[in-house]
Amino acid sequence: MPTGVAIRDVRDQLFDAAERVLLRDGPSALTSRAVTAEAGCAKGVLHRHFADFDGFLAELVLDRIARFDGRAAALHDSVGTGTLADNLTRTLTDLFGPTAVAIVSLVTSRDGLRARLRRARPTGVPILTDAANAIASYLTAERALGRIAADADVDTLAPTLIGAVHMLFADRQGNPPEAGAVRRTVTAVIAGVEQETPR
Amino acid sequence: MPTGVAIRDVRDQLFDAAERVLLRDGPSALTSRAVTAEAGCAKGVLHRHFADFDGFLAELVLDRIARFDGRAAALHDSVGTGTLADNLTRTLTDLFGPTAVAIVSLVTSRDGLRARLRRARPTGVPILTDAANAIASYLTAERALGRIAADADVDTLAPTLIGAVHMLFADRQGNPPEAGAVRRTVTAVIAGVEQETPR
DNA sequence: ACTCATAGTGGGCGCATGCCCACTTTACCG
DNA sequence: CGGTAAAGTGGGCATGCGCCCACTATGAGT
Repeated sequence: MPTGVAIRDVRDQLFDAAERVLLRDGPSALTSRAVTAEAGCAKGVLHRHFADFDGFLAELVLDRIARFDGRAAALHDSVGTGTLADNLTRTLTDLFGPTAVAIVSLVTSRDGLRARLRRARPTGVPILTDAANAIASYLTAERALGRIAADADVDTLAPTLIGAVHMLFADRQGNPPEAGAVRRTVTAVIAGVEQETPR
Repeated sequence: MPTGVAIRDVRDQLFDAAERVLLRDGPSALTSRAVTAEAGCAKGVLHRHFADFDGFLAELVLDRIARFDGRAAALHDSVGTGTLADNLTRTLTDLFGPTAVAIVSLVTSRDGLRARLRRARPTGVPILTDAANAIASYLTAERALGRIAADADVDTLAPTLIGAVHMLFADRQGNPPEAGAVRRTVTAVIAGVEQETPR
């Protein structure tokens, strides 16, 4: 029988198959049968490795969020370098790739999955909340350096950026928004707080 | 047989029943059987008055958007009066009521309905696009009065406000966001362009 | 080589959905 | 007041879903 590593492989194959279905056919086409067919295995496999389908989806989402969080955290490396608009535009454009957008729409459209995730992560749509936290933490660091106003409300600015940029990507179902739209949005939001670097 | 007025009544009753189901049980519980049961009539009625269920939902959405647009347009009456933050906060809080939020989540979660609406209104989620247009038009008027900077990018600011405020309301499933959150968001976004009224 | 726990397979059940349609009821019109 | 077209009713269909389960195939341990 396969070792634990092989079991991990099957799970990852199912996750990858689910992601392909999700990106190709949308959230409502992501059924247990579609996933196993895409993975090329029998439909019973899914039920052997996961308690139920929403449990499978919850693990898929959490798995993808882990990658997402890593890239969001990388924003910190750019604290104090370049311009805020550059750093934020680059990070937000990178974060809201097709998979992230598809995951958000999956979570918001499946009641059972939402309920399941709420037990693990009590507040908000996980992927958006995490992104907002990363942005807020970045802005706080920049504020400490005096690159944004000392009274800037970073806990409001961060979710604002996430909400605005997410809407830019959300309704185009795969197609990225017009070039420059993300930059214009970022620029508009931080215009009120950005300031010349002192001394 | 009923006159045209009576037919209108049945349709409106079905719309109201659908809205009740949507607000009480969420988008995924909004089935044709649930609507007719809530309206207290046989399930065949829906099929007599509408070609299919997605067609019914599309007309429901368009009907509710009509009310929504009326209230969004009222924002224009406050051009030049009060403060921008007051006017925008009041309007956005009013617009993102439970019904509007539920309609948006309905549209974004039903592929068939989305496709149907796209034929009538080609761009974006109708209700959000309309709101953004109303905000943009308001901001343009305020800019003409010199209450915001002449170089303010109102076509970016408006969708930004809509995206940010919508996210505030979207994930709480009925419960309004924390008091003051809308105002803080509005203030943060317009901080970059608001200016003292000249002369 | 034999055993047997484990992974994989796919038929099929119970349920819910949207839709069809034969039937009944209603109420206006000549 | 009787005829009739329209509105209303609900049984039932095909479909697709998640899930169960009897069955087969696999391969490590003795």
